[in-house]
Amino acid sequence: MRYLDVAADLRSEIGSGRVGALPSEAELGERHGVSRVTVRRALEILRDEGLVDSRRGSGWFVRSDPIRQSLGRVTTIEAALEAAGARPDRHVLEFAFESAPEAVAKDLGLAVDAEVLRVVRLNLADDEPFALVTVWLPAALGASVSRADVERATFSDLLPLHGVEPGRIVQTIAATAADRAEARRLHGHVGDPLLACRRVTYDRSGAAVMVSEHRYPARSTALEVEFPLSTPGGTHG
Amino acid sequence: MRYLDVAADLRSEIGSGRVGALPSEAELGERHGVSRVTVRRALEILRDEGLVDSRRGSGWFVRSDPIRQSLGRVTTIEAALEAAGARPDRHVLEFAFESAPEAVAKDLGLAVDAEVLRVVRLNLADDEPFALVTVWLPAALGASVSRADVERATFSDLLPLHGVEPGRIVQTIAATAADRAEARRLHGHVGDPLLACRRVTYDRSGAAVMVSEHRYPARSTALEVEFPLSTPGGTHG
DNA sequence: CAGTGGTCTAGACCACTGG
DNA sequence: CAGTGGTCTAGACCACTGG
Repeated sequence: MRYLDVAADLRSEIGSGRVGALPSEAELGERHGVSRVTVRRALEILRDEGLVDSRRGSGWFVRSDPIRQSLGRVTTIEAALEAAGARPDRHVLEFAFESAPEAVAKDLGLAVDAEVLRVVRLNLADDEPFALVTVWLPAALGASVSRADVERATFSDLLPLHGVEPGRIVQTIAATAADRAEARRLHGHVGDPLLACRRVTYDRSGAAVMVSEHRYPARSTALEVEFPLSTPGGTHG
Repeated sequence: MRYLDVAADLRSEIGSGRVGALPSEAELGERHGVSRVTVRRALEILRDEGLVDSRRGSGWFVRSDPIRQSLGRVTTIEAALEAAGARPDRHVLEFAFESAPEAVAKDLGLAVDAEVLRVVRLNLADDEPFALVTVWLPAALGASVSRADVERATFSDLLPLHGVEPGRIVQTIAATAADRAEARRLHGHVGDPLLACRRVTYDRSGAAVMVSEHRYPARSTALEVEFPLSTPGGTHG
């Protein structure tokens, strides 16, 4: 898809530190040998990712905002950090098969004592920790995943390689205070506010394939969620 | 915008109970007197909203597993408390017209010194505070809202009564530590972790009509969000 | 004013579906 | 096979920006 190529090009340019105004749509079209419509399609993808924005009559610009994650895409924290010029890194802190904790077993539809792979990983940007992630996979799926795999790639990149077609994701979001282990690993202090997300990922058939818990220090991130339309009634707003 | 008209038409048809296959893009184009590209643009908006999906070579279909509860989920905090048998209550702590703070003015598309209505409200369940909400409305809209209105009803119930057709909502979610005022009002302690949400509500025409900030003590709540499909690449999962 | 993004059109080619 | 969605093009008109 040409529009994906154009988007990837621009994304990596932005990731390499490009700031300010982008060339006009017309010029981008000439440069990439595509029509203006295709350029726009690419730019709108990047806009959805929060990387660029446009001003009518003026042009397209690289966004300088603090890191945001568009949850319509759940996927961009690392990408956004990368785009902001930060050097991403991952450290696998734990990698072990164990008995599924009750809540995990329930979410994965397994027996309580079923075996699961548990991975704890620290995500860094410029050597600064910004997310502590714990992932549980059913043993059958975890068996084909190596520690090196986990160090190298994201789980959402890994799953498709192991025959899982990712489907919907249900995320629960809360605030917690950092405990001793979290504080140590995130280079913070006990009691620091953390954004705590718990995700259950399903495959296209509707079966749960992964449970993950994410801890973000308050300083480092904000999630952004967009709802197309409000439904009547029942809000506390 | 014609594509918004087409999207609105289809949305209301689906809202009225339409199920199964939609007419082909070509036929929808003829029916609405627009080109196929415009039809697709409308359909892709509805896809983003989780209302429809397509199969290449086959057609577009109304989704039967409604993904729409994403917002329903976020708005059910009070409803869930009620369902759990808790007695809900609201106290209006502040109700005043004032100069818009810079960030609010920007989100509402107002001049920095424009007048806005600022309301601070505490939501309780069984006399226990569970949410501290600050709402800003443009003065023109706020002028028709009384303090009693705000005490009695939610803003999402109020807006339609004042001619606002609610559209999309963009929510930013973060964790913070309670400051002195927040701690006092939420019956907690300074430094307690809070889930901090900032919402911008738009009307159907895309104009921002309300900005709100929500503080939930960690003990009381978690937001649940569902995403229809994960997108490839770039996650930290 | 020239240049820009926002929208829209008519037409094309392709891969795919399903009879 | 005819019909469908996915992608792409060249061209157009408009509102808006900013010198």
